[in-house]
Amino acid sequence: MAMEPHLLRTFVTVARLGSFSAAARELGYTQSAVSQQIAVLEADLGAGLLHRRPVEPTEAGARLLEHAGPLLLRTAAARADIARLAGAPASRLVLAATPLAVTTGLAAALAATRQAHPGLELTVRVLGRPEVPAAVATGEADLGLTDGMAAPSDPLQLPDVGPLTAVAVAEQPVAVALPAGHPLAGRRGLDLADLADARWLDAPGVAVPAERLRAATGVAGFRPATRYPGTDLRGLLVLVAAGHGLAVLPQGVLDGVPGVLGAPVREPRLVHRTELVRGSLPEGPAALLARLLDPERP
Amino acid sequence: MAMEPHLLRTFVTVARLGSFSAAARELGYTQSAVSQQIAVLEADLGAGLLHRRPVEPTEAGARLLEHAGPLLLRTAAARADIARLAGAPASRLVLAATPLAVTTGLAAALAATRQAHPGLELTVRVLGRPEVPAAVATGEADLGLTDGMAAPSDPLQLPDVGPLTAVAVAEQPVAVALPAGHPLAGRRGLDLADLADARWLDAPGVAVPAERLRAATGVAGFRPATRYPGTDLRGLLVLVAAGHGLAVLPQGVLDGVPGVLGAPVREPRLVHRTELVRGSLPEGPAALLARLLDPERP
DNA sequence: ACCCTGCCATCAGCAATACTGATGGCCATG
DNA sequence: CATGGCCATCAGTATTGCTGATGGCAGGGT
Repeated sequence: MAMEPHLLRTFVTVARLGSFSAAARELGYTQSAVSQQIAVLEADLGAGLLHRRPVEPTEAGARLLEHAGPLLLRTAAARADIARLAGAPASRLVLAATPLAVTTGLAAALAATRQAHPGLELTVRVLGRPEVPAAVATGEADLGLTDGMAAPSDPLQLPDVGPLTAVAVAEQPVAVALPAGHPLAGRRGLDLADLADARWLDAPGVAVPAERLRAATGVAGFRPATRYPGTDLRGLLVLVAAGHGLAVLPQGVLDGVPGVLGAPVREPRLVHRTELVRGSLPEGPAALLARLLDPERP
Repeated sequence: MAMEPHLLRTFVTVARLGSFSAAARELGYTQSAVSQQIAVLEADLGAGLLHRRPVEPTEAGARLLEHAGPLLLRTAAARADIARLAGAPASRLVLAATPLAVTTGLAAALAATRQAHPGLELTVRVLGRPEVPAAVATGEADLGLTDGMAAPSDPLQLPDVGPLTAVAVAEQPVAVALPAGHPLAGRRGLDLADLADARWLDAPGVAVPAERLRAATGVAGFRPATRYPGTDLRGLLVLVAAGHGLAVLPQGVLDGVPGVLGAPVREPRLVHRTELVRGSLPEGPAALLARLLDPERP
């Protein structure tokens, strides 16, 4: 009677669907069972978790929801971690990667892996930044590649879903993407703080989010004129070229893009790094790929 | 039948005590129950978790142990988070703090809090760095103060035990603690990388751990001559004065210590920061104290 | 070499739990 | 006002999770 995972699972399902009966259908219970499970959870925690009619979380319920997701994720990660010890198929390789982590270097490493393991069933899943470590932790992916900005010596901050290890596989300088006619275009060595009042595109999926820029420069501003929630880089660059705003991106992706020029950032000192994420002991093709990507391969 | 918290709890207890019967005693079960619980867990995960005779974790068990602790911690945090919504005693205040976070500024703020809330039952618990956020998350403490080194604009990295918010309350420059006669004593603006081959004291409890120095400078070395696992600062400084090695500490704690001089660090750019950690909504005396400590108090 | 003691696994029996299916009250809708 | 969808509740049953008893196994003392 203490926060068992299956109770949490039905709770989050009910909260998500806004309905006891729908949750029951999805989970393969009767409506009665779901009602009782929620009642047990509420009795155990001594607080109402859901308003009824309409069904939506109470304050306590909202608080529980914040915990339930990570808790269930980590539970799945634990299970997956142990399952990995038992069976190793070795002919299947799933790689989870953020959009900017898919590079020609990766492609080359994948080619070499495929050559060494003919008949390999290879999957590359492009996911958002938070999903990549989760996929590796739960065993949905054998390896992950994330990217992000950080101070030159600091590691990227991974959400803590379990014992994952990360190693840097590539770094490149960071630049502000500017439309071709912009007065700063071609300038070398910008200080981001000077651009706090410029017009910005906030594209947390691919570029540096505005909030991060504020934190790194210690300056307010960077108010986004346009939000761009997706991960499609090409579309973002079209908007930049059209003058909808600026974005901070790794230098490399700006080369040769029509209508867009990059101005390297000098201050604050940031680099764009892509890191390889692995669960404790990769085997077979995953181990090979990890070694190929690691710049300090032994 | 899926990793219920009470099964995890008995598992970690058995692993810790190395005995089924002892765990049963501690948890108030019969030995039979503990045996069955472990059997259920092993059947569910499809892997042996413990060797018997002597009782110690298998490889799978070790893996599970890595997850079980955080999982149970977060479960407790969720429960505490919700409990906090219900009852607010308002006459009790528990503050958890790392050793270096206990400063005169804190003492002043505590005095003011006490004045505003006469009859306040105040507890200050000095804990290690990982324990402070855990104590706040589980509700054992109402507020926390942690300290650590970071790049000037980066937040400290808290272990992810739930939705906690942290704000910087103080920053001070960082210095290398040197024995009085040391050739570098009195020097201003050291580059830590130049000291990679010096003799170091590794005191992760109070000073910057060697590993962190390697990461920040990007240089190998900093091999610790002496390990100093505790948190007693005075003892550490005695060792520094006697020439047992150097340590990187916040400038302030070195002033007026006999036999020890501090040389400010110029590179890498690090600051010592203490941060206030709170669960979502402090009330009563905790709210007041939080406001008093926050440099940007409204 | 022996028994003894402490350990864990197993079994049977019982109590508590967690489901299903039926029913009833409530609200929104037509 | 009737109706349909929703959630709560209830009774009945299957399952689970415990206790207490028993048995096998290993290590230590005599």
